Amino acid sequence: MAAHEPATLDSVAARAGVSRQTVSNVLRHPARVAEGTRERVLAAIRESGYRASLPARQLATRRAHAIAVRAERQQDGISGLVLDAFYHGLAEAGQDNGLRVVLYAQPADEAAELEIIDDLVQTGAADAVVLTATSADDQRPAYLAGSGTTFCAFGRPWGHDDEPHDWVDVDGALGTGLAVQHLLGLGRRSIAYLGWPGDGAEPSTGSDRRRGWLEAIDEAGLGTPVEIHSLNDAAAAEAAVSTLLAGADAPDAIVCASDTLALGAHRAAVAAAGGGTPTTVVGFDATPVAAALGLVSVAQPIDQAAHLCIDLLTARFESPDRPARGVLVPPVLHLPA
Amino acid sequence: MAAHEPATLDSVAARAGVSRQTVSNVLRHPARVAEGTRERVLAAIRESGYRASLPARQLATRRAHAIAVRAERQQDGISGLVLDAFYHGLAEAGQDNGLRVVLYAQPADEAAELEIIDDLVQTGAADAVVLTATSADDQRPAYLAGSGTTFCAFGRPWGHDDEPHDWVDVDGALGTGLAVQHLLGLGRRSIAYLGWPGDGAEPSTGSDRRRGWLEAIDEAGLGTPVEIHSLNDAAAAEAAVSTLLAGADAPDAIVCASDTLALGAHRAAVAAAGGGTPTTVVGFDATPVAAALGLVSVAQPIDQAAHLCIDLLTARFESPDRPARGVLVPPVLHLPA
DNA sequence: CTCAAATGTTTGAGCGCTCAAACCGTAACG
DNA sequence: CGTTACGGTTTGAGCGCTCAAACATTTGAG
Repeated sequence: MAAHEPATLDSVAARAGVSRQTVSNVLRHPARVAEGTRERVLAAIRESGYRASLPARQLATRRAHAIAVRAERQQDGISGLVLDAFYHGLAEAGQDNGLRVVLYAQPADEAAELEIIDDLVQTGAADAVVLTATSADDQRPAYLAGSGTTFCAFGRPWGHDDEPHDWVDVDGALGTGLAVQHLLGLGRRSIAYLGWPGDGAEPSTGSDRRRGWLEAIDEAGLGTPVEIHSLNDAAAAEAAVSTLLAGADAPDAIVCASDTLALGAHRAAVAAAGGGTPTTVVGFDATPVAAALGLVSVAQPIDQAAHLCIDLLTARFESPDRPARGVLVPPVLHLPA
Repeated sequence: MAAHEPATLDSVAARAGVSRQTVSNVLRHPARVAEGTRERVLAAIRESGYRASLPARQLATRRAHAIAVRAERQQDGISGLVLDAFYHGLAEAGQDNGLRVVLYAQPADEAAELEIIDDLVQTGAADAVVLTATSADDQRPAYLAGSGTTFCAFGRPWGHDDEPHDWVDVDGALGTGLAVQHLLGLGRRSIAYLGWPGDGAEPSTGSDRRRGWLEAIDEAGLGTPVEIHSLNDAAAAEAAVSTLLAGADAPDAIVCASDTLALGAHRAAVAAAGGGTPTTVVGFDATPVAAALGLVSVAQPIDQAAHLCIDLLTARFESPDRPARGVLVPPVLHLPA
């Protein structure tokens, strides 16, 4: 049963009574081969348990048929993008497209990371990279674009519209908009926003989420809304929200830019309520923490985003010079079980 | 600056005025090359920006210099092994040992997974596999051992001591023991255990954690301890613990087999306390959820475990027939910030 | 002064595949 | 009936590396 000498293109060819190249054609360009021959070859392949050698193929085609993605260094934060799902999505979509996913460990700084990426690409270990957690002051996209490395970012090129590249991102504004809709449906009328510092200025993930909240409030014709800001830290958020809730213009609901902020806000709300019903808090990211606290949270369709990244990359492999494309995916509201 | 035709062994050799093989030796077996030659070659390598082609190397050595690991399908559970950290650890340790990490998507069932693994190994995409989340009724270790595939499991071969293999696991008994020590230090004297169904019988992760609790209790000379069981579900755990706390033998602390159980237990404790100080709950896994709730939890040293997996694999690559080895790593108690 | 053993370096072959070009029948056309 | 065209197939070369063996050169012993 076990073929000891692993089958090669040549051994299969001999068995089927054809040439090496014909076997290859059966696998890669079936149309080129006559029906009868094809079947004979397929039978030989099946009988011998032939598996094409990836390295040989890579060497001949000069393509790795693999993409690289960073394995995030342990971030002890409560929320933040949980990448497990993203990795699974990439691997799954990759499998469907003949791409393997290779992981590289996040190094200390961006320079070191760019070195690793170069290495991966130049040694032929990967054809392209998927960038995660991109931010406005990220050096990586510009560098990769400059060095001609194929890549797709999960995250928009905030404020870098000059040097465009392929990207996929979640529509944060839509997410906070959904949160507001939900709260309006619940009868809330004074819906505050808890965002990150610097939210209002430069384009960023934070400003995007804030905008969604603001637009939804405006659209509903509610008065001037309250907004506060805090570093992405539960304790800091708790303090900020405590102050807010103790004040005169205490809202009856708070939309947060992250689940970490939401956790702090929720704690403050519970404390302020003193046994009563706390102010409703909506989070962002739908992490297990939000679920554990019973909070509504905006969920990013990570799996879909991963599939789209692969789609963009395969499309680019086919036409390397096509214009850069960006895709925005809609989030959904996660209600606790 | 940019070398257009990527440098090869031959181009570097020509530049240094030596043969192809000498350049290869400088890289792989520096001792074989005379000092002067070596330096000349290294200079040529540096100047030309040479990077060894991985596929070519793989083809010639018949080694992929890569290991495969499963990308877990989205598990919506609150706790459970957070693999992000494991992936990072593997990638990091792999980089130090010249091993890349390739991801494969968890398929619908074990049979499909074994097929994927076979494929990865037979096509030369990976030399070995790291198995995660192994359980007692897992088919994978036996199959892989049978098919001669090199692998290392993160998880002990519970009840399968007959077919031994390399593994790394966290000492669960030690973990729950630490939890008990901690509670004793806090002055608790009636420390219950909330475990999974079937804890007591067959060897398993659950029975191991339970044993640690029990032994620590016995050692402290406390009376017959209370233990209850629940499926790994927060709602179910909450119900079970509510009943327990309402009864006559309500404990003053509860050690849980997971953070999911701990979440349920904590909810029940808060409810039962009615505003007072709730019964102390200790979790297992130190997930963000436990941190968010302010619970003490047993943390698995995931990063260390990943490094050990790589160590075991590299050792096995060197001596394929050495006896199987298992390593137990000690967890640590995580106190909330 | 000769021969064998180190030491350092090169040569030849081959890993298993794909590309491009060459080849070979047979059908279609003038 | 010769010529062109074309589907189907094979041949030759090469991708960039490592292995083993062959080859120089130096060195130390007899």
